[in-house]
Amino acid sequence: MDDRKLEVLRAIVEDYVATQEPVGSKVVAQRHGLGVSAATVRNDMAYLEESGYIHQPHTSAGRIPTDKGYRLFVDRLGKIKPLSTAERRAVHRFLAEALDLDDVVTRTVRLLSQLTHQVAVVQYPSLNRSTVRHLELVSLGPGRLMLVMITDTGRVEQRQFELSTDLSEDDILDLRKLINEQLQGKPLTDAPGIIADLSDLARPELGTAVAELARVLLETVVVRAEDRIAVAGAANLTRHAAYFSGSLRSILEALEEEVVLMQLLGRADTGPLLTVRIGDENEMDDFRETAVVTAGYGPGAVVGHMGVLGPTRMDYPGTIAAVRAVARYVSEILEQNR
Amino acid sequence: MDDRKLEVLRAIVEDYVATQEPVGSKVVAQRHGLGVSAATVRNDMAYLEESGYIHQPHTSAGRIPTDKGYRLFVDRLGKIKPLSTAERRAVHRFLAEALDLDDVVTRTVRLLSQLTHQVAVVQYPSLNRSTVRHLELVSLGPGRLMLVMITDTGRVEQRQFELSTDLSEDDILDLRKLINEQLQGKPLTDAPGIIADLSDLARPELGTAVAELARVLLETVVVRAEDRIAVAGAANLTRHAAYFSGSLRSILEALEEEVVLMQLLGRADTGPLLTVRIGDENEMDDFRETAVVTAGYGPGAVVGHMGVLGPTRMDYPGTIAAVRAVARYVSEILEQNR
DNA sequence: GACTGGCACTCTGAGGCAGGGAGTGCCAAA
DNA sequence: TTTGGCACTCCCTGCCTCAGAGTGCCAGTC
Repeated sequence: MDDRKLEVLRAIVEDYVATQEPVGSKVVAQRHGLGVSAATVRNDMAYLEESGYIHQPHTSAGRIPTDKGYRLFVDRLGKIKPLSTAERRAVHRFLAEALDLDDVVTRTVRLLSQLTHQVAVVQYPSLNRSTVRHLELVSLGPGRLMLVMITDTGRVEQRQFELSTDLSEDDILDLRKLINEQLQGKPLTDAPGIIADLSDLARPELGTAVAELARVLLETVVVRAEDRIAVAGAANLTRHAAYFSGSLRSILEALEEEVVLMQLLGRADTGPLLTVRIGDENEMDDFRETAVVTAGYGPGAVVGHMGVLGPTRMDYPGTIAAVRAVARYVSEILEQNR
Repeated sequence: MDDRKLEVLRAIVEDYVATQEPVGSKVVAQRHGLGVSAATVRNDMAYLEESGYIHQPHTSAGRIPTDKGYRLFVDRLGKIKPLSTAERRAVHRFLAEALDLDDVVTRTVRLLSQLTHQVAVVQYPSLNRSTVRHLELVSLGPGRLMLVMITDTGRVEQRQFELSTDLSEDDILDLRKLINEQLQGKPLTDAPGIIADLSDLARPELGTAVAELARVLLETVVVRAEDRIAVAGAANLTRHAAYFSGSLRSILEALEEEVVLMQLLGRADTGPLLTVRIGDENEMDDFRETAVVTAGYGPGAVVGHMGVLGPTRMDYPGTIAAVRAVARYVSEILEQNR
């Protein structure tokens, strides 16, 4: 394909994203300094349409990029515009103030949505990719205990439960020592196996207590490990209410479903690299009209993903720059806190 | 005011809520068994309009209730329809499965939004009305500690921090004992004063550590006591997109602001009773077109509020019944867990 | 005095129609 | 290969009309 044809496609994408209206040949020829006439542009447009990069809502309208068109734009045409220094500084300042992991996540998600004027989604560091830093058993009264688990990413899970037998302070300390010895430093994915063997290692008279504790541990580690996700900026969707026609509702509904969001943030196997999924590339029906820009983050290895969701007609270069910058900086923070 | 006029108002409210369209005299006369002609209804309508209970979008349209009309309806006309036994059973089953406080709140907010098909808002038990049940200090490594606070309502706050000096295990146990002795059973509102006096009570060589711990405690108790709030069902707002005209966006934005939500759930002084705020009765501009139904909940005393938000043309009897039932049941659960 | 049927009036919303405008495809010429 | 010109298509807007819904008011009835 011709260089100029690519330029025409870029012009169409940029203009359409800016104006939200179909782009005609005249505008492309005049405003984008191609140095050719509108008629020439029309020929190129005919070719681009033939090849499936753009399409016409109706005969006498301008052109709109297709998903395939955006894809080409993202892959080959968009020049990433780095954040302004002011923005960069604001990001740093805002995130540096975070007190702990919860705070980092909350701030990150707000920041992303404000920076991009879209919906932002941030996954808490996944338990499946964390290791146990510390386990704590706290006695809350006769027969009532609290289990606290802290991971190397700073995530804290806690759970209260009842024991059928009443344990002495010393017994509790014993148990605490036991589970820490067995689990500390271990990846959470190995935990279920270790937990299953716990009863063999404890003093026999603690048998039932250990069994009950094991069940709670397992629930905490596996059942509740469903990954938590924070969302912000849902209101930004209304700016595109016309575009989303009827699907606005189902998108909002989907944004309240952890499972859907997890799927959206991407298959777990993607690395720290930035991913853009446009329109039909999203497998879920509700997101056929949206684009999702995601990036992994984490200290060294990826422990979670974050991303931004918007209409396919979004400012890709700007969004990509924002997501990348924020993901990098959050990774740095986690590195420092390790 | 005439009994029949009140019946006419009730008919208009019920019909308008059901059909979302202005209600004419003919429909009122025929469908609501008043036993009078449309002309008579028209006279009553003229009176109701004169008095400000209903109004006409334009000359040749039917009538719509005003905020004042809804208010009268809620105060004197609406017959609360209790939940069906099936619904009641579903509420109990769903909430009984909750594992801990977080789970109770999450489930409650989902339940409310599903039951009412509106936006639901639930405040976590307010720290300001809780007492300290237990404080725990956990050593996470040299100089690094975690503070965990558990309140009588089951709420758990946790915070990691660094100490400039490195403490021995025994020192930590001492500190833990100290803060528990001083704070256990005390209402959190008294905590700041007690914390200020902590340094006088500790061994002198722990001086700086205590000071640092006191600062963290204070932050946890006061600064972070901003009350947490859970929201669900925002998607339901889109069903009324036409009604909310332009304000949908600002409502969605407001729903992400803790401060606004707190204000919405009501001045802290309201008791366990149910409150309905309609249209202009909400002091915030963004909510001039919405109605809010809230109730306090808690074991004995009120520790928090929950509520439902929707367009002023909502099914008040149904919503009121749902909020009341859920609030009562959540209170029971908290009572049991105390 | 309260209610009712009748009637003229008002306003909305849908449907049909014409005209301007934007944009295209194609063709012949440079 | 590019370009100017031209006929064509389709949308959008404004305008008009008309049916329908609902009202207010009046005069008559119980």
